[in-house]
Amino acid sequence: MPARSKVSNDAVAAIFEEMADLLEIEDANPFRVRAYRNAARTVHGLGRELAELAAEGRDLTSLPFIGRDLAAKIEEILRSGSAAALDKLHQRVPASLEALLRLPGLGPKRVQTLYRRLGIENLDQLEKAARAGRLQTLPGFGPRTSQRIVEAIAAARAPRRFLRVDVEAVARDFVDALRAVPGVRQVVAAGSFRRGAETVGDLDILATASDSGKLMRRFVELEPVETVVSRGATRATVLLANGLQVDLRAVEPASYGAALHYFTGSKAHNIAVRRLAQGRGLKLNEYGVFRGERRVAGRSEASVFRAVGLPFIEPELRENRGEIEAAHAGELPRLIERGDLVGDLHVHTDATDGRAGLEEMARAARRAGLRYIAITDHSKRLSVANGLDASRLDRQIDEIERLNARLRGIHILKGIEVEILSDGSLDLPDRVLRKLDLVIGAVHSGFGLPRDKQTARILRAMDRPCFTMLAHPSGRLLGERDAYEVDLDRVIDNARARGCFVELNSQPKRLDLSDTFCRLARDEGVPLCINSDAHSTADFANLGLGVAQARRGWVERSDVVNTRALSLLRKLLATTMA
DNA sequence: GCCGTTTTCGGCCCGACTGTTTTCAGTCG
Repeated sequence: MPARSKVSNDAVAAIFEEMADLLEIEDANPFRVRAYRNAARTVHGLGRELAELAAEGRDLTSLPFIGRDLAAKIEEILRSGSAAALDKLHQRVPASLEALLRLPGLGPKRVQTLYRRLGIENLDQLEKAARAGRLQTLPGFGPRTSQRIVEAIAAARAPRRFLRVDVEAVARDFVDALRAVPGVRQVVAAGSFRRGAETVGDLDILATASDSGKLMRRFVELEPVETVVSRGATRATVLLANGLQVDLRAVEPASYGAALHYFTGSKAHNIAVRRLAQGRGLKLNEYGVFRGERRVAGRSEASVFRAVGLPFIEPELRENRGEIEAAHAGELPRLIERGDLVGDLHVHTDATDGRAGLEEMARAARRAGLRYIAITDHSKRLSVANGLDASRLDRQIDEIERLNARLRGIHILKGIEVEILSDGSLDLPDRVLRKLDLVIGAVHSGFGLPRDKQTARILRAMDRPCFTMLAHPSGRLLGERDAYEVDLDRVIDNARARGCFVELNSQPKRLDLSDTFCRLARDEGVPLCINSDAHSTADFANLGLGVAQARRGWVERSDVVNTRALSLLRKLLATTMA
């Protein structure tokens, strides 16, 4: 086996993004800049490691947006960890200018002006110059811009992305409030939120109204609004107290579908669809699909897709990651829906760190529309959670059997979330684990192991005969903790070979697997399981978040084990536990 | 710098809003 390169896909993508930024500041050909950004997105969204593809001798130019030049640069980065072209750029443009480019209101032109005219290279120098009033000596920089820059620097020092679960609540409130405004017809949250993204940078809302000016006035006066950033006749932007930016756009009903498509994005998807329209002699913008001056579609999204020769593409797929090609080929997935889930195989009780008892959790699951759950409390090594030893687990097994005898409409499977110890052994012996219907393995310690050790640890645990499913495979906590270093590509490959399930954990901060690896697992034929990891009766509601994530990973009902009826699931478990 | 069922060259998405202008460049999505 060839030596594994330490250069990750994310590192390659970061280099391409940086090159795009610096080229932009240099005023390079904008299409060349875009080529680097396209390539970065391709690399970032790749399920498999470039290092492996290269080692297998795969032709990298077969990847979208990777041509001969960029394929060579990828090879160079994999070999050396950097690119000579980037080093050359650094000689002309300081890397620190990137931070300036990320400030809202500053684009490549202004960053270039700041650098050339005032020698400003970083946020500190920029802030000093702005406060000293020196920016206003530059063409195109007035007092307002200076003030904005000072504010933007402050905001940039505390960057925020918002959990999907939190934005859901905000979106609901705004949509309800705007629907109550007289003359308003449709109101819907679009943007990355509608695409099911796990975190959201800002919330886009689209509306149709008889008087859009009035709608905008009401919008900026709504209670959660802290600051009004801008307000025009058809568009307004506000900030909430927590820093979330909310944009509202209004269009006529005849444009609603085109605008919804446009503001749902992603940008890359929109560009690709617009090119299709061009190819048919049509013009596509947020107001509709036009042949010359005449609007030929736009009232509904379906009409827009139809006009460019495509079937409807679900919002979660719109990332230009192959959905357009799949649509052309009639091979779009039929995405899983929340209603397809009939069970939940990862549930805790107050025997460990849950907040409700067995029966209470079972009844809550039934109310959430589930027909079975697996109780999977922690094992003894996780002492902070009061993990179970063999004898407490025995008592829980007895309790579950008694409860199953009298509960109707919900069945409880016996399981455990067992600690995967640092050496890859499990926290309880096989003779104990064999009493259970399923065994979930999880990493809750030793996050800092180097990549090969972490990977070997998890692979070893999966090789235990009673191992059913790997929980929250990357260990990340959104906004708090990065994934541990692990080769998920190999983990998924091993799951396929071993017949293990891989979990998509639906906790708002976990949503672990990511969409990219969901898609890889699906492509490899590895069974996924969408679990709530519920610690309270309210947590079953989180299953919807997991389903949204799965949909972004092109996951269909048949890819997910807990869409199966209990009898079928039991058969599947019997083969994995054999 | 990528891409090609018209093309290996000549294309590459497009409109709203802001601030600084005095008719529009820059930025954003």
